[in-house]
Parts: sequence; C-alpha cells; structure tokens
Amino acid sequence: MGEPIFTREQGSYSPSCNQCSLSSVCLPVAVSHGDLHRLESLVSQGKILDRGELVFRQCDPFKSCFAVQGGAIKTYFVSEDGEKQVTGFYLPGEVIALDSVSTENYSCSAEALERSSLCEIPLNHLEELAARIPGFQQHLLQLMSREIQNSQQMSILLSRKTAEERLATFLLSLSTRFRRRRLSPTHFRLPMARHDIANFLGLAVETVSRVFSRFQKQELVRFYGRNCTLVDINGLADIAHKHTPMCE
Amino acid sequence: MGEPIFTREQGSYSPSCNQCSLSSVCLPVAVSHGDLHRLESLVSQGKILDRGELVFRQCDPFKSCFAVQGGAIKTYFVSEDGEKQVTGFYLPGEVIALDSVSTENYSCSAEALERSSLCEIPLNHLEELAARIPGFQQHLLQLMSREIQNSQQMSILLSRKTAEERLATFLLSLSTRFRRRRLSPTHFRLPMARHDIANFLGLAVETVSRVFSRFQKQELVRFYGRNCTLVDINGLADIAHKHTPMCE
DNA sequence: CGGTGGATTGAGCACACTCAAGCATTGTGG
DNA sequence: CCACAATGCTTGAGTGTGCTCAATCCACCG
Repeated sequence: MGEPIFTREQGSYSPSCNQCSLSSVCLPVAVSHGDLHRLESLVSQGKILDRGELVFRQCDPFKSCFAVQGGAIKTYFVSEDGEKQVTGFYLPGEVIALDSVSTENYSCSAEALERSSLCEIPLNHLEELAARIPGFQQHLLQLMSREIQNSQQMSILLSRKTAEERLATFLLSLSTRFRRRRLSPTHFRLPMARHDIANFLGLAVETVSRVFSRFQKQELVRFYGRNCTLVDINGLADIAHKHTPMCE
Repeated sequence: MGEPIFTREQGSYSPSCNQCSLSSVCLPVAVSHGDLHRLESLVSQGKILDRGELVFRQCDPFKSCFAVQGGAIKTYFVSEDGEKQVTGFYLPGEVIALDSVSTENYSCSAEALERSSLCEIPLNHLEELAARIPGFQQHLLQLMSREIQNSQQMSILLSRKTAEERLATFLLSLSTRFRRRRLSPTHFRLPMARHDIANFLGLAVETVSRVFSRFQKQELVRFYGRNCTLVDINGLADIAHKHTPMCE
C-alpha cells in the first residue's frame, strides 16, 4: 500500500534518512544536505515491533525519542488504579516521547498498534544536534510547541465538544495526517480499535459505535470494519469545527 | 504580602534578573552566574499591566515569550462563534506563550487577572540564548516538555475526572505552585473568577459553586469570597489523585 | 465447531448542564 | 452617605447527553 514492508528477518535493517520515504515530513526537513550524514550517524533506524509490543514503558528511564517510520503507535498513561488513558496516536513521520524530555523517566507507555518500525534518537544526541545544527534546534522547538498546541486542542475537544464533534474532529485529523504522507485522505484503515478511540476521546466504546452508525446513516462516512471512507468531508468539517479557535 | 508592589508611575522599572525575587524559580536557574548578564541584557523587565489588559492578542504576530514577575495571567482561545476557552493560569516565575513558538502568530490571548508585571523575552533572543548557553537549551526544552505534560494531565482531568475531582486537583495545583514561590500553600487568594475556573475546567459556573459549597460542608476548604484556606489537604488529595498516572 | 475478542444495539440511569431566581459585593452618581 | 446598578456568586428545579449494564452479533482462529 505504498508503505515499505518490513519482515522480522530484516532485523536491524538500516537505510539512510536520505533514502527514507519520510524524509520530507520527518526530522530531515530541518537539516541541510550537508548535515544530513550527521543526523544519520546519530539515529539508529529499523527497530521493528509487532502488534502489542512496547516501544518503552511508563517509568522506564528516559533515553531516547522515537520517530515512527512505518505502522502506528499509541501512547498511554496507566494510573494508580490500573486504568489506562490513551494520550495519542502516532503515524509515520511523527515523533514520540517529546513530553518526557523534562523527566528522568518516560511519562507514558508506547505500544505498537500493528507491525511498526521506528528510528531511535538518543536524548543526548538530540541535544547535541540541536546545539550544532542551526535549523535543527528551531525545528525541535517547533515540534514541541506544536505538541503543546495539539494537546491544548485536545483539551478544548474534551471540555467543549459533543461526542459527534469529537469523532468528526478525530476522523478529519487522521485524514489530514494521511494526506501529509501522500496517502488517500478519504480512504484509509483505522489502525486502532474502537476501544482505543473511545478512551482517547473521553467517550464510552458504545458511544463511538452509535455515533459512527449515525454518521453512516447521514452518508458522511462508510465503514467496513476498520476500513473507513470519508464520503462527505465538508459535512464532517461542519460538525467538527465548532469551538475551533480561529484568527479573524 | 512579600511581593513587590508595582505602581503605574514606575513605568519601565527594570531591575536585573539578579535582584529579582524569582531568580530561583524563573529562567535564571539554568544559567551560570557568569552568563546571567547575557540573559539580563536580552530580557526587558517591568512591563506593567492592569487587570483586564492584554499581554498579547490571539493572532497577533508572535514576537516574544513572557515570564510572569508578579500578579497573575490567564490565557484563552476565542473560537469562531466568539466563545472563549481558558487554557491556563500563570503565576510568578512561569513562562507564557511557549505554545506559540511553532507559529507565526500567537495561538491564544493572554490577559492580566490583576495588576501584573512581566518580563519580555523576544523569540530570536530566546533561540540565541539556547544556542549559546549550554544549560539554557536544555532548560527550555524541559520547560516545553513540562508544558506538554501539564496539558496532557489536563486532558486526563477533562476526560476522566468528575467535577469534584477536577476542583480538588485545581486547588492542589495552585497550592503547590504557591509553595514553590515560598508563599503559604494553605492560605491564598484566588486571582481568578469562578467563571474562569469553570471555563478552564470544563464545568458550568454553577457546578463550581455547588462543589465548593460541598467542600466547605465536608471541612475540606474554607472560602471567604476569593480567599481560600485549604483545611484538609490530604482529604483533597484523596479526591484529586484518582486517575493520576503513577510510577509503580 | 465452539471459543474469544471486538463491535453493535437497546434500556435505564446519573452527573452535570440549562434556565431561573435570589443574594452579596463592589462601584458610581446624585 | 445612600440609592441603585452592575457584576459575581450561590442555590433550586428540571432536563438531556452520554454512561452503565446487558444482550446479541460478527469475524477470526484454534
């Protein structure tokens, strides 16, 4: 499906950032051609995880951030009483664990939703790169700043939006992220279970199911299991964009 | 009450970071004594705002971050339909607008809740400092990372916690932040209106009022208008810490 | 085949919202 | 100095959205 196929046997398969299909959306965007080899030398590529395997566990000592190369990752907190709270889904080209830079330990766990491959970027290397390569520090600050903004958008979603608005927003967010990767923004497969979506959006699974059914009846979307076709993007946007901050 | 008094007439009153009572909690913590003058030369202190005045407005071109020196600031989005959403309260020693580093324009507005003073740190200077002073970049990344974590905690609060749990969490958050500033963690004045608290926590004003009344009957807190005394911190913590992620 | 985990659908309930009224505090003008 | 307005806060009554509990359905797989 346009994505590289990774087999277990390839193990520490490790091409350059140069050759990576994501170089236009991942960290290399901030790095000049000349500096690319420096980035490559510090990043170890090709870590492969099967569905359900953990990238890192909450409270493990924090060592590295990870860029998703293929597949999909979910991050979640576990609270005292053992309940999980999904805090994010990460698709290829996106970077995990930026929220843990301030702490000794990972503040959440990260789990592969399907067979996935990751690039590991050790923290000390990250800081070193940022100090040395001019554009890279800026890019890193921007990545983190965007992460703050995302998280604030999430707060608005959780505090103001109805179940329908949340799910419309969610589907559109996936759509734009797939588009950024040059994949179809209207026809994709949800890498996560309904349960994870519900947890992430602060809803019950049953509500997700009911709203998706309603969306289908309204001819907004069509589902075949986890395969999802956005039929009426504008209709979804009308629902989603209530409460969305705008510059006048 | 141990805080500097600023009068309008002092205008661009501008002491050094050195002399600032917040040097132990603000940006200087990351800077060696020798580098302090460099920080000072780039930061302009003593911007004074009256209650209700804006530090910056959503969609203004982003130029600077601000450290709160005295008073209290609230930040909020305005959505298309004109509704506000409070995204944070900032007390002395805390830094505003880190979420806008990735964008051309401020992503939210910032307003003084009472007469407040601020230090302005232009973005280009911030990046310059980060590149030059070794510890400063790390500190900046940590500040932003902590901001992400805060925001994620907020998401958990909004998606999982009941009204009582939200308000207990809120009061305790203020308490620890006052303690950090060496002010009483059990006896303080809320700088914001009930309306702002409600908006921030995703509740109706009426709910805030009702829960505060209940807390008083349970001898957990005592209110005299906006003056607040935490009577039973442990009791509050029992309520607040449900759903709080913990390392085993 | 039956078993298991995920997804859907239905019925009833609860928490927090909305609407509405009343109270308290502060500030302004006569 | 008081009247009055304006704003902020509190309390009450009724309602609704989304949760809980429960049953059923479906696909995948041993």
